[in-house]
Amino acid sequence: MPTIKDVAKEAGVSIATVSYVLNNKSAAISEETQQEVWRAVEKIGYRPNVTARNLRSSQSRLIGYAWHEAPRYGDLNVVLEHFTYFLAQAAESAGFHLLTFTYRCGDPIAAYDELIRTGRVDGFVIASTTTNDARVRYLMEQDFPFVSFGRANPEWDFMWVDTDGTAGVAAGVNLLIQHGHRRIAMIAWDEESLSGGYRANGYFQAMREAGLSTPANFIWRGENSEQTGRDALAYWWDLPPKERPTAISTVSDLIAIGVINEAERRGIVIGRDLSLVGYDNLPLSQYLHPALTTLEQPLEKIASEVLWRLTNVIGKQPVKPEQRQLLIAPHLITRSSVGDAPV
Amino acid sequence: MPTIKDVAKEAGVSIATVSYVLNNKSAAISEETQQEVWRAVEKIGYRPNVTARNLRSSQSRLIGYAWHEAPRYGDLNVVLEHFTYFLAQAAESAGFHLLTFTYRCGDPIAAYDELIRTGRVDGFVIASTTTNDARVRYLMEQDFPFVSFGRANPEWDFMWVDTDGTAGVAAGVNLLIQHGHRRIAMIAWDEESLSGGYRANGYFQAMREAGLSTPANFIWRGENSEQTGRDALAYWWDLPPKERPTAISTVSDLIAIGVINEAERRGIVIGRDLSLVGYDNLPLSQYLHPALTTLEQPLEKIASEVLWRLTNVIGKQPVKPEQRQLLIAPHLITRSSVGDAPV
DNA sequence: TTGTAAGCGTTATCAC
DNA sequence: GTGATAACGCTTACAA
Repeated sequence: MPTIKDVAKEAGVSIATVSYVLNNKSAAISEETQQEVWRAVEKIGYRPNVTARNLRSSQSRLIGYAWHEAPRYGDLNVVLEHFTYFLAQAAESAGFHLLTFTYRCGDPIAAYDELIRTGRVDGFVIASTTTNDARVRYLMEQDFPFVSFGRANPEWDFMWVDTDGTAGVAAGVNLLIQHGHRRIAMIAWDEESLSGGYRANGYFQAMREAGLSTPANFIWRGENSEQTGRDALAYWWDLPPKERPTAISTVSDLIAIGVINEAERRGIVIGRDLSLVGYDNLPLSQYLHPALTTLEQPLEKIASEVLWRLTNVIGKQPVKPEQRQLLIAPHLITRSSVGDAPV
Repeated sequence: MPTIKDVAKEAGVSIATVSYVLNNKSAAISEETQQEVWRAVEKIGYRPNVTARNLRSSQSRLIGYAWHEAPRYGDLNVVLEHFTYFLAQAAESAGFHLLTFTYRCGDPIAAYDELIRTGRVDGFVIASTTTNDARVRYLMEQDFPFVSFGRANPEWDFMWVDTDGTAGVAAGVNLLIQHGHRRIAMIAWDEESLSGGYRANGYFQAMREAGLSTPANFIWRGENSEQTGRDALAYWWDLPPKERPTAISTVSDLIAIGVINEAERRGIVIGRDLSLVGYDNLPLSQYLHPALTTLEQPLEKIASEVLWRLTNVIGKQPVKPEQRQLLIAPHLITRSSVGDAPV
């Protein structure tokens, strides 16, 4: 690979001059010299060596992004996959690249620590945060640049961008209410889940605002699995008809799929006997029978907002306090799983 | 961040000595000195700076991996997502990291070229190859280290690892034959598709070996979509009953899902009236109704085989000619979408 | 307007 | 056994 010296030789100038021209540093290099340098660059096909440039400026132009912990093959990480793609795009627009890594040794912190200490990355983007996320705590402690997709402990002050799960689920529940539903149930994740909590709040909020009651047995909690959806519906349908919900809001499409499958087994027609709202807009959601009404997160927007904040921190540009956190509402996608309430 | 100089100062030795100890170069450093150096390293928490090391050794310890071209949200890239994860793991085990990039400007070659010329990466892994893949051609031309997951033009000699789609589909078709099916149809991709061609071959091969006929109208071709599956089944079911297939083999789960949906619409019971085999083992396949018999690619194995080859090329270790290419058979997963042929 | 040279943090070749 | 020191390719303060 040609170096800056080769360009200097070819153009008959010093390497400093070449560097000035390439980085268009003021130094007011004469027009002729500039032309000459560019000609030489073109001729020998020179591109500055990133490693050398990085060493000199003690940076790496790399952003670390951890793969969600070892996915079992059955796991659905479609949302994060798309987020990652958009993140890679945003990073490149800002002159960075994404370095992906895994938590091989099982210890996330060790992985982050190693990347920091070896100067491998200039910052991190983290996702799938938990309330007292060890990574967030560690990175705050180290005062190392990072931005997260997802909130954590509300008492911690760090930069994040997140989907407004509360607003999203509330929008879904409001749609159900508009369709005349009154007996609406919710399938949520276990209490510990942070994003699950926000989503569940949307249900309570929308119901309260509409003056509808939320009996304790209308809230089903479980892990994020198809089985959870099945279990919930089975429980509700074993109640006397009058006590059953006519609509169900869920925290994920995967759970909604369980509801659909169990409904089919029992001869319940979704969209007529029972209305259903998912969350995530999984690629398959449109192919389900019936197509699932759901909420889609604006992942491209989220990724670019995350990256904008991160590059500012890395570049020591100030970010206004009110811009440190950002909540974006998801988009309601109306399909056929929601119908008018049975009379 | 502490540098090698700090360690040298702390240990009371020269930086050369520290470097020797850290890279355990022969130079026979006395046991005492070694201890002392390690103590100093521990004490100040030193980790060698990757950029400096890379500059010195003119490498980057980074492997470039392009994100599949801009995914529409509906696209199912689960297979590649898992492959990428395993690839990241394999890379780390070999002391590399994955640098992911996108083809923003629309021109893949420009993206590869830039990463090569700036010394950003030591090699590439490419996936989703096509017959006359421009990336393969370009990287061969440049003689830059790369290994692909997927074959290309059979006349080109480059390193690849691929799933044996022919063997996979043949295994599925053989299962159908064992269940007594004789009238077996195939849904394939358009003729241009490379991997689709290999998979379709598996159908023809298994049928021929079993002495079964493959009438032209038993081969349906279309894009990789749910609709293709629907269209195919609709066509076959509009034939007189005697002329319909009793089983269908497909090149993808997505297409199989279309078949399932159309079957349901028509009251056809999959696993009884019609047997079905997918390909990919999408996460949702197990939740489909009925659960889909399908073929799973050994992605972890493929990733580690790809990486082993790539690190050898990068490290200028010889790879035996017979090891340059590797074909691995997928794994047949038997679920309830395959049943005995109707009598 | 341009060139000289220091230095980023390593590794590796020499001396001693 | 260990320590100077010259690279690696670049940016930039300072000199000319």
